[in-house]
Amino acid sequence: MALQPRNISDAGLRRLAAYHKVLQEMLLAGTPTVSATGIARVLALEPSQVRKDIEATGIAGKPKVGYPLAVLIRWIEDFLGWNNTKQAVLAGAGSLGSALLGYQKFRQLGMDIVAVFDNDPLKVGRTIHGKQVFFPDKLPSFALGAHIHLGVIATPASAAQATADLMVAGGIRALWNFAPAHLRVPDFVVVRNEDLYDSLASLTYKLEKRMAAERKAAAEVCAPVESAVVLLDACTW
Amino acid sequence: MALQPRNISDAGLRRLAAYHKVLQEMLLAGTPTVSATGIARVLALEPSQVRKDIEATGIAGKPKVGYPLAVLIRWIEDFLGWNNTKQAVLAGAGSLGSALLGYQKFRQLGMDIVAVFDNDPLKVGRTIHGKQVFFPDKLPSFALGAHIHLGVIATPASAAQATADLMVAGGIRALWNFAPAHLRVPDFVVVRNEDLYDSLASLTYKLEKRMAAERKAAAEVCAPVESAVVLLDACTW
DNA sequence: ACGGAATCGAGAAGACTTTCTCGATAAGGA
DNA sequence: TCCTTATCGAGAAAGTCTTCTCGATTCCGT
Repeated sequence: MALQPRNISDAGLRRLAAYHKVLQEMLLAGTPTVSATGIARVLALEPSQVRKDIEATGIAGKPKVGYPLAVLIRWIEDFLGWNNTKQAVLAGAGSLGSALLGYQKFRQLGMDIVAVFDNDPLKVGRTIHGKQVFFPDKLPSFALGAHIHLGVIATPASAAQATADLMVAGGIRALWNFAPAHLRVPDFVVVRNEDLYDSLASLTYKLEKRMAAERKAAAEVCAPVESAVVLLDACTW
Repeated sequence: MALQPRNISDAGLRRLAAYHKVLQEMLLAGTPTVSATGIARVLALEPSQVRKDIEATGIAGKPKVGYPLAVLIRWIEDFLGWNNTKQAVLAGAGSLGSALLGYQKFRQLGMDIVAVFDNDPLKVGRTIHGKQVFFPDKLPSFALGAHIHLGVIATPASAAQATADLMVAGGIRALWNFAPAHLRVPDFVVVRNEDLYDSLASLTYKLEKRMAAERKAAAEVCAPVESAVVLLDACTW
């Protein structure tokens, strides 16, 4: 035992979730134990990093053997709060909101969306994936009454701040924000932004850089035309 | 001028995208220039961090004034590759894939999804948001023929690796992966994972920690019952 | 024209993350 | 039983990212 709980970074938390996925596959395969080295190999990470992340959960492994698989899975779930399911409200019943409602696996991962709010009168009163849609002005009292502390925002950017305000007023303490907007909330509210436009930025940047590097490499091969005809077939464009 | 281009972190790239959003709002408001301080205030960041990020793009500002707004916007777009639109293919025409197809703004942000692939015979041949759906086996030749280098994976996890393989075979160099699976791809392929389960991990962890801290704080106030009746109204639960 | 205030640019310092290294420990085979 | 091998745990080192600091620059009001 021992292992004082350490601080863990955001990246570390995401890696733990990835480990959890890998471990469940291994469980199905019937492996009884797993080593940090084994997990690292699957995910192409450093074994010492996996060990550090697992250390953060407080579980202890055995030299030469590793960690007992079932126990480690359970430990990670407890650590991430997945065994203590939290009810959640969803704002925005558009295509993204509907898609999120369809993710039944969320419930196993600690989140259960119990109600949906949208200000489109055509949607209010209807049922999406088994959840009823309400007007947003009902949100605060509903959340307060049901002691809900988790809110998912899948509205257009223009409605995101107002929605966040409603949620905070309803006692929500954690926001999962899919709208491309920066939310201003009190310090005691946790926000996780899932802005696709921001994510796209790093991808387009890296792709552009990669392609530029490739073009440059190709040019370096083809530029000295005087040098060789044998290289021509490397430049088929 | 001057300003040698520096390395920028992934987080920095995401912040640049956030700045871009803020700047466009300011442009609509008619502001001619903007300072790093001003951006930082809106997004609750450190001014020096904003300055460092902007430095990375290579644009130079003027003391006491800041940066010319229109130029800075354009500079960020160029830096992120948003003015050089890249065609993309999408795999998976489920609810998430359809939602992604509906994001018309992607085109302004450097990505244009031109074709959809799904192995559901009921979907193949149909049109979603104006894009035709094809069988996945057509993907490699299509991508090669159209010189497409960007692929979006919105399939179930079980199909993600096979889809990635098809895309790599089709010359794709950057993958935006929404499936909860770890993809094994060659080194020259850039992958950006958008795994919602991983994201949820950090949120549930933080929420749980926050709520535990609140319970503890409440307990500390209420526990020494012998001490005071005046504190009772602080414990209204 | 001058002084004060705001801002930039860039290096230094600090904080945080990841990787390295090594002693200790447990399993399995000779 | 002993030796080899794989692994853990944890501190040290290296690396990366963020924040601090300060001189230089520019604007604006007097």
